[in-house]
Amino acid sequence: MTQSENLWISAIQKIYGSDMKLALQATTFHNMICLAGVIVLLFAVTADGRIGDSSSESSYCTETKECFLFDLVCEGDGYEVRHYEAAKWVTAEAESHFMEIATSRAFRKLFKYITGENEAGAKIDMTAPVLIKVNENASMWQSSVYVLSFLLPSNFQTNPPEPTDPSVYLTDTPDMKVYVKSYGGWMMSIVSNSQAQSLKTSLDKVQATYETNYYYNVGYNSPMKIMNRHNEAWYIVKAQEIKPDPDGRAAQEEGCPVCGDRVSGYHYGLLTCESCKGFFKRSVQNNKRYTCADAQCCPMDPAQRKRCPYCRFQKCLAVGMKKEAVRADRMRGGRNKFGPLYRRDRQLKQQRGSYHQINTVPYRVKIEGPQALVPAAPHDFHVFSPSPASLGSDHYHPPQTFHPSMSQSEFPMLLDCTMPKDRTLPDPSLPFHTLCYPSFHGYPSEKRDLPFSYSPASVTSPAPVSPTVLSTPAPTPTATLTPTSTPSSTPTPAQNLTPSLTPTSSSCFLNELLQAEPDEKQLCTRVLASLQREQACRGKHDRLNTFSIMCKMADQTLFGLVEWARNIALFKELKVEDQMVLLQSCWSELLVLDHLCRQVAYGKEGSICLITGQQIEVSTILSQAGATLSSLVSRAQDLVSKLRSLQLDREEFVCLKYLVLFNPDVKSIQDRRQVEQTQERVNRALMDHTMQTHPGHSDKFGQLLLRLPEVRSISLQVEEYLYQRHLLGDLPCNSLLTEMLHAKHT
DNA sequence: GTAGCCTTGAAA
DNA sequence: TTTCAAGGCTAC
Repeated sequence: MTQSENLWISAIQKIYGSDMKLALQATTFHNMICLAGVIVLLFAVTADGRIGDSSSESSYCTETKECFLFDLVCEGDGYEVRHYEAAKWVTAEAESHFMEIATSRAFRKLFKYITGENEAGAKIDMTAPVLIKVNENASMWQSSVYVLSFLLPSNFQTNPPEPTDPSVYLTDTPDMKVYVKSYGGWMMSIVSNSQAQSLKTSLDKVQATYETNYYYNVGYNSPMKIMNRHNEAWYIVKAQEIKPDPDGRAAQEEGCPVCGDRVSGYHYGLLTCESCKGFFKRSVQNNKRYTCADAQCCPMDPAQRKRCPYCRFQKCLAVGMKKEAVRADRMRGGRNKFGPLYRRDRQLKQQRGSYHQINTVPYRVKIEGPQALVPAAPHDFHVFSPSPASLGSDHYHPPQTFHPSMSQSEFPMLLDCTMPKDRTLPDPSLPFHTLCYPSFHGYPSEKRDLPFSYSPASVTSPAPVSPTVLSTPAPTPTATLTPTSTPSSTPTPAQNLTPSLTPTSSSCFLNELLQAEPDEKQLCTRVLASLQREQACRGKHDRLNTFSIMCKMADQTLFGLVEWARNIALFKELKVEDQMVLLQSCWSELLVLDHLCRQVAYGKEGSICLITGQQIEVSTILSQAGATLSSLVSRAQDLVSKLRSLQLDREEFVCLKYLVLFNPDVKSIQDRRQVEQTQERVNRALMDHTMQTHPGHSDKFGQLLLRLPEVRSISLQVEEYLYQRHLLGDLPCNSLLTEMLHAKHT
């Protein structure tokens, strides 16, 4: 280290004291310089935001007249530090499971604002970047609020017109420093999330302090731009620990999430009142089974909570009370495994409490000297045009890409998502008998679409519309599934083979598994509604093409499968990381299995039954499809025949689904043992069940298991095919399907 | 069955 | 030693 470097270190230590010394020793000199830059900038006098000529400062902000300009403080290993001056933005937020969907909704609102839907009727130029604030805990498995912000151009920074839409509001960012990681390509949630994680890792390495409960996805390009796209992940530099709510009282004043009564502490996973704690405990300990006399949506408040225990218990589960926190051995005292969870939750609530406090004071605080190492403002957006939607301290902002010249109708539904117009089908009168099955589409080289018309009439009238699999009695004469079997009292070979599980306990276990089965009618309704919504958005002359319809169906089915998995008690017990890894590994197998079982239950000979109940002739598909699609359909139909001859029933189908989901061979599973145990339990239950229902067919269990590798093989082919279509831009990018494909290919 | 208060005991 | 989230007790 040179003498000048030592001087730098010495200067920084003088400012930060001995604690900093330790931190500095752990970093490289380069990072120290970076830290020093941040510190120096903390003392800078705040000024109005610099928004200016886009070509002047960065090579990637080229699509808008003006950009948010910054000073590069320094560059670290895997990140850079920038200084941005305070600026004003217009903001809207939306909630969804998908960042793409939420930002698309918010984007439309903001677009209206800049195209004249404001009190001055002013047309406002688009600028860059667009920010999307993302809750650090947001994941595709949970709905989350995303907050989208457009930077106001320089001529509207001083007096921006008030929005006329109450859900759109003006915000400002303080003078701030940010840690930035740049990346190219399309801003998909999985990609942006992994980039943010990578930035976080780099920052943690150098012990940087930054806001930990949210980050920003930052976009610079319109969806029209194909090459040299530029995106960023931002974490906001934190200058000082925010003083926590001294006794956490604010958090407890929020009220019980079940009934709104006064919270008495953490009970079974979250802050609840004393009465809901007791109610939950009694319900679980006594294994209560309630029913609702009404429509299962009874009001839940302190006065009415006693009226419907069913709805109360459902609410308890819905808000996250954990059955597993009720002790089976009834041991008193001590702590449980949720201690860390409670601590984290407390920290989050305290932070939110302090944000709220800070957000109520004027944001621009002049810093007088080194001891006043107070952030010039909270590192968050301030609402200066009050909006009820924005007042919560837990709202998160995110960005989206856009283009100033784009009309609203041209806006993609989602980030960077385009659908080739030549693939739409103009003739709505064509019958749907030529439709091909969604998951098993033609090869990239056979890109032509098969004619299909979608309209409410066409999906409500044909075929059995009580579509899906085995949860309801088979609606057609072709259904081959046997009714739910009752355990036989006759001793079977299985009993000799299963010292750990009696047939009774197996059937109890199977019943539990069956109870978690999704409501297929709901799924069908959801698929239809989704298709209708999509078509309504497009209008008469822009009909959904076949492939889009099929993707939509597959996507909604997949969504239902993910929901199913997430509601399984044994699955919920796994770590979230394991849950994600398992689902990412088996989603296509679950889709294929779902399809196969629908065919066994409802498919007519020589036809394929869709989730909407429509029957499509296999011969029609084969005559119009290319090699890959034909091969996939044929393979699937062969497997359907095998399953039919095995007389697959509902219990066996559920077991197969579990065996596919709880796969201990998936790499990077943390709690492999738990997955193995579940798999063993299901195997045992399946064996017992087949022995009891088919005592004369001793090999049924083995035959069923042998079908799983075939399911696997077909699913891999499906994935490969879908990915090829995705690369060609054929797959809608706002789908869980696409997310899953990406997860496997990144 | 409900719900407010009490007792317990492992973790912090 | 203190904390606090479990289960227990009991009047209603």
